[in-house]
Amino acid sequence: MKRIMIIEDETTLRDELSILLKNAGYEPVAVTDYSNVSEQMKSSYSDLILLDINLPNVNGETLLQDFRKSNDTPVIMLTSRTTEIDEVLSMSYGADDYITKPYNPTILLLRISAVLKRSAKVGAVQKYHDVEVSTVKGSLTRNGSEQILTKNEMIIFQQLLDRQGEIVTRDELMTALWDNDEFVNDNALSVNVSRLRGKLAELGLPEAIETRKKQGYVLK
Amino acid sequence: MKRIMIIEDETTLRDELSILLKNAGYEPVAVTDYSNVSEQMKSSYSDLILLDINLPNVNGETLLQDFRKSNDTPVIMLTSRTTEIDEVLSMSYGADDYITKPYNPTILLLRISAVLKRSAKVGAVQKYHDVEVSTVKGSLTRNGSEQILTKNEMIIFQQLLDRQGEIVTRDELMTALWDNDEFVNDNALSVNVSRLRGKLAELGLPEAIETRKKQGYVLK
DNA sequence: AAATCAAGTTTCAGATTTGTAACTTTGACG
DNA sequence: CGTCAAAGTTACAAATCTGAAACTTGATTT
Repeated sequence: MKRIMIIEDETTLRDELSILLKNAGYEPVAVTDYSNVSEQMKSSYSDLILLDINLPNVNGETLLQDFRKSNDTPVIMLTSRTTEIDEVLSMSYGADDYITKPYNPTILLLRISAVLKRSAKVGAVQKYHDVEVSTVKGSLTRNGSEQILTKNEMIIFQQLLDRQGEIVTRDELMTALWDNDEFVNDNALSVNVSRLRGKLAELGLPEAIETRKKQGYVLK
Repeated sequence: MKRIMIIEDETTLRDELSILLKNAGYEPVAVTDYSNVSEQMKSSYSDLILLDINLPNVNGETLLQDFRKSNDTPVIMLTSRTTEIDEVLSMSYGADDYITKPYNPTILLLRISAVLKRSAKVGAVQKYHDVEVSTVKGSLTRNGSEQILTKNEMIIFQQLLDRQGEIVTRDELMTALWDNDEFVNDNALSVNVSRLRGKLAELGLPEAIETRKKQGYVLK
């Protein structure tokens, strides 16, 4: 489930957002104490942040710019006046999208889903729980210890991660791994999954990949 | 410079858009012949497409759905209808965003920049000109021919692609490739760049990586 | 023009990755 | 339980990847 942090000072609006997001299957986390927003943004993990540009005693632009120095979490800006759009445009703020208030709930959900879909594929640093996934380097890092995945292992892990919690069939994995014309021993997949499991176990996650006999695999 | 294709039948509006985009630093490409829009969308490369949903004799939604089967280029719909349902529908047809006419130039530019930023992050299928870059598989594909990059080659290419047009120093590449503590022959980088160049040459891009003596490399 | 130096290329041996084969384990179903 | 097919594991050889070394190229400096 995707966790979405809400940074919005109008209580009514904040509660509305929370309910809307919860109903849409997200896990909303509302920030209520604005004295240390910056710390809260940096310290607690979320998949996306909804950030009101007009917070009391806080400059949303500076806040975001500062946050961006250390974090790639996608941010959608909430702006209330049309005139603000010019400010937003003129600065290199680092937001991934913006919504003008008052917003249409359907549109907001669509934008959230669009931003999440895109950022899920970021090559630089993806996350699986507390594991950092670098597709380019082909590495998994957890608590400072690192495992280097081979190309095949990375392809399998990526497929499972893209559809975390869902069953991915062996056929789908085979298609992702090998061209249709090149014949491969059906067992080769088992071998590669086994190797991937070995490396996940080294990171303290021996049960991350679950087998569903006759169906496929699930990344928990 | 980002190339934006404009598909809009009202001449005045089209010209206005061209000028607006050019002034904002984009390269506008206006489609004027509507008899084969679909082919033009598919055949000529652009970073983003502005598509009028109401073209004479063409159903914009069908056009988009068809286009999406083979292409991930972001599309912003231009629509004159204002009911919410239409907006929602156009996004579910595969559009990345929509704008209702008459549109505010500032808003339009903002949306373009947001969509481009989002799509620039896609890790699964990045683009270098007309080359498809798959980080996970470590492959480059151009005109149907594919080259498999090794991990090192991919890291170098990714670094250069991230900062396309800028000079990336040899030191920066070395840092991305090897941990500081492990000693590697300085020449190893030259070898890896050479190998990467060889593969790019196989794809018909022998000059893609330029050497700047004493400074670094630039991906053109 | 010669000297110098950064970068490119080729070759080679060690390391890693990979699919296959043979064998073991698991769990569903009678 | 016992059977049996599906999935897991291990060992191994072939293919690929990789850095070092030796040598070449090309540009800049003297």
